[in-house]
Amino acid sequence: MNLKAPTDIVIYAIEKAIKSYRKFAQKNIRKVEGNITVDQALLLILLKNSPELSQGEIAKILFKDYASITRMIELMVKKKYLTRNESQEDRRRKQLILSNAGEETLKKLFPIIESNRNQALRGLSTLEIAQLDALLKKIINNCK
Amino acid sequence: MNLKAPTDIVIYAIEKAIKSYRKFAQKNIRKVEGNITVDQALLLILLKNSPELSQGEIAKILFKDYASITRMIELMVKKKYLTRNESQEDRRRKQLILSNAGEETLKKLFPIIESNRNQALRGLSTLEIAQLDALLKKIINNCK
DNA sequence: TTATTTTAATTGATATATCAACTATATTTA
DNA sequence: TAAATATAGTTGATATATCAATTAAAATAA
Repeated sequence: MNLKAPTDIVIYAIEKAIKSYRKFAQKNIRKVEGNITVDQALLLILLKNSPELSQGEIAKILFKDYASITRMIELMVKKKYLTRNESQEDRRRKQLILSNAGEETLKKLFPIIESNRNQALRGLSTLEIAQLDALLKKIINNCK
Repeated sequence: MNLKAPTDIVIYAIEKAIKSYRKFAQKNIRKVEGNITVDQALLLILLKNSPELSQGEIAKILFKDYASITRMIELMVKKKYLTRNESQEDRRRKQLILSNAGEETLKKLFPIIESNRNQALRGLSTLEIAQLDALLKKIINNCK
């Protein structure tokens, strides 16, 4: 019966790092846009960069399942960040389009998100970031 | 408008690593104990190691808030892993006690959890794990 | 000792996570 | 082409996350 306490393993540090970052990011986002979550902001960025993404593709990228994405997008449509229409080519798909409000929000959020990322990585060299990335990718691979 | 896509930053890799690990761990846990989550298993381990933990302390360790812990523990009491009594010394506190079923479950889970952790870190040297931990702690500190 | 403030936990409301079942359309196969 | 299968998304049920408000007890201050 000598299993390490959860807090003693590096996996715990991984979890703590991402939760700390998300709290920090959410706090800063709230200062400029009261009612949007980190994931909703990420979704806006994704759509800006790749307007043709399907809900399923978004789900994979954000590590969520279809059901969560459906409801998240419903809310974002209700909050006027997006519109959702049937796709012409494939009527199973929905086309998501950033509204003007969505674009405006994104403009406000850009500097915040950039600053969040920079602050989170403050003091880490390019090499260290690359090492971190490589180690994490090993873990990701091990968990397949 | 040159914000990096969410997938291009190391923070994304952190998130992916922990989510991958959790899915992997959950899948393996389900093989021996159908109806328990990773967090519930962590809570059993915590209580085994430190029987006097309060709900608030557990919440901090597991990165959850009081409300989540209250409901999580309610469920675990209902599922007979735990009992919950008023504490004698401080009647605001609840004393959580592992039931026999909780202990048995823990015994079944020990080897799985250990193997999950080992597999996740397979191929990483002790030094690399220490480096990973140090880098993550920097990020955690930056996000305060 | 009474009043004030803290602390521990619960409850309510709303959003998200997860799993299963389901609908509608598209694609593949026989 | 008809039938079978796969894909995209929705819905329902239940658990968890988050925030705010609340209760009860304990600790502190007046």
